[in-house]
Amino acid sequence: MTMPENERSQRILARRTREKQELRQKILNAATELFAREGYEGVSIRKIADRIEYSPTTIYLHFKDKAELMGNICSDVFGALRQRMGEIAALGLTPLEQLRRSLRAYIEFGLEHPNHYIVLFCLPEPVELVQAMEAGGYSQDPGMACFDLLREGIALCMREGVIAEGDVEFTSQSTFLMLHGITGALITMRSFPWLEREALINSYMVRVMKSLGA
Amino acid sequence: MTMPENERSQRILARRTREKQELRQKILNAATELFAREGYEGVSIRKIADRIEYSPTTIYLHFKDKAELMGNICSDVFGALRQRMGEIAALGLTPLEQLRRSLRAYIEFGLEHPNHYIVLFCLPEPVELVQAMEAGGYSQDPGMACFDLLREGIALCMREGVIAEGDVEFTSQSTFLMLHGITGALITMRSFPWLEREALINSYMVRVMKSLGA
DNA sequence: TTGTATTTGTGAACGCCGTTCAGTATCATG
DNA sequence: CATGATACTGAACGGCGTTCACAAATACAA
Repeated sequence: MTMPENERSQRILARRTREKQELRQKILNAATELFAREGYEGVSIRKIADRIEYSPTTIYLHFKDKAELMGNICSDVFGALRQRMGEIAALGLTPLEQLRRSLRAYIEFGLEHPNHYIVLFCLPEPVELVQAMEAGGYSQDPGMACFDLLREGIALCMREGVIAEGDVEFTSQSTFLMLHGITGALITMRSFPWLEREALINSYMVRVMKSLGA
Repeated sequence: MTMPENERSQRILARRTREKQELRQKILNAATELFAREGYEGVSIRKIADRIEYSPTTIYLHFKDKAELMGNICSDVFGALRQRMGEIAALGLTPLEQLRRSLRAYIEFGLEHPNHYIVLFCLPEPVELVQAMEAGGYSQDPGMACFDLLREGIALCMREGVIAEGDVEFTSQSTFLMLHGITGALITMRSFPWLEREALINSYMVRVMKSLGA
């Protein structure tokens, strides 16, 4: 005898759940790669299955449907954005400078992950999701965490008097809308004869800050 | 004898091309209705065919593919936007007031035609289209005509000194980006807990004008 | 009028897609 | 070894955009 029975059971169970997790991760990795390279349309359950050498059906043992799979991939990206905002906060800048840097980080982050950005913000949300959200589950939403950070930054700047006073929620939402404007358009409207990107973002940022009364 | 031969030929030809046009229009009507109600995904060649009681193949005698069909539907809508902007111009307002009204008209127009707006501005453009545009055919683009109007309005306001001076093209593009921000987001991010729409648009407009130095 | 060429329309098929379901293989355990 | 659970799969369903060979209708020339 080398091991008590119940410990063996536990180990076996542990291995099996670990293996399950590993396969889940393999699916996510394959999907992520396809997704980043070829966008939402470029990901198909069958393509993922081919890549990981499992049957398409297997994927449904780990994800309810394609939308859930995509959701998992995209909310990871939000975590990264939140982290980047955290890094900026850790720099010990003035509230205004921190806000400015955060806004810019949002734009750049979107442009770095265009396919994720499209899925998260540019595609029409399925009606079911809308209803689920209205039924009161914003709090888990990973994107909402980033928005909360933005709102706090704006509230702080108002308290310090470095931007114009006003309703925090209105200001936060309209600021977000402005960020979405340039980020979304530069990603999706690729055939528009935009001016040089960096310069355009710079002048846009100036206007955003100006509209904040900074 | 009732009619010279060559005239008869002409008439017959006229009827046939007319009939062809009529069928084309029937296709467009069916597609438009489906599209407005169920969005891009809701339109399928087969559904259109069912509706007009022709085979799916017939549709390909009138449109190269689904994208071209959609393009036809959407560019009509731009014509309507342009017309609305023309109506505003005919009101004889001050340049600044006219600009303000035009910007608002853009937002409202987008919100009134959400599915068209998504196709035109929110979906990633196929690579082929991007290349075609870069190969030099912006001029025919019906959306570009609207943008030109915006640019003229901004240039006029600058000349009159009612908004801050600056590069006309930069200002025009960033203004358009701001408009797209609120329009696109309100359409696609339906589950976000937005503030009351009218008030949000109002406060957004105030910020846009402020950022123009008005 | 009859044959011919062109236009107009179609059914069947191709190769995709997301998803489901019945069934098989694997495997820890009684 | 038998049992019951778990992991996995092939085949299929109904959809999609699109193509192609073929049929029907039509206009016109001989």
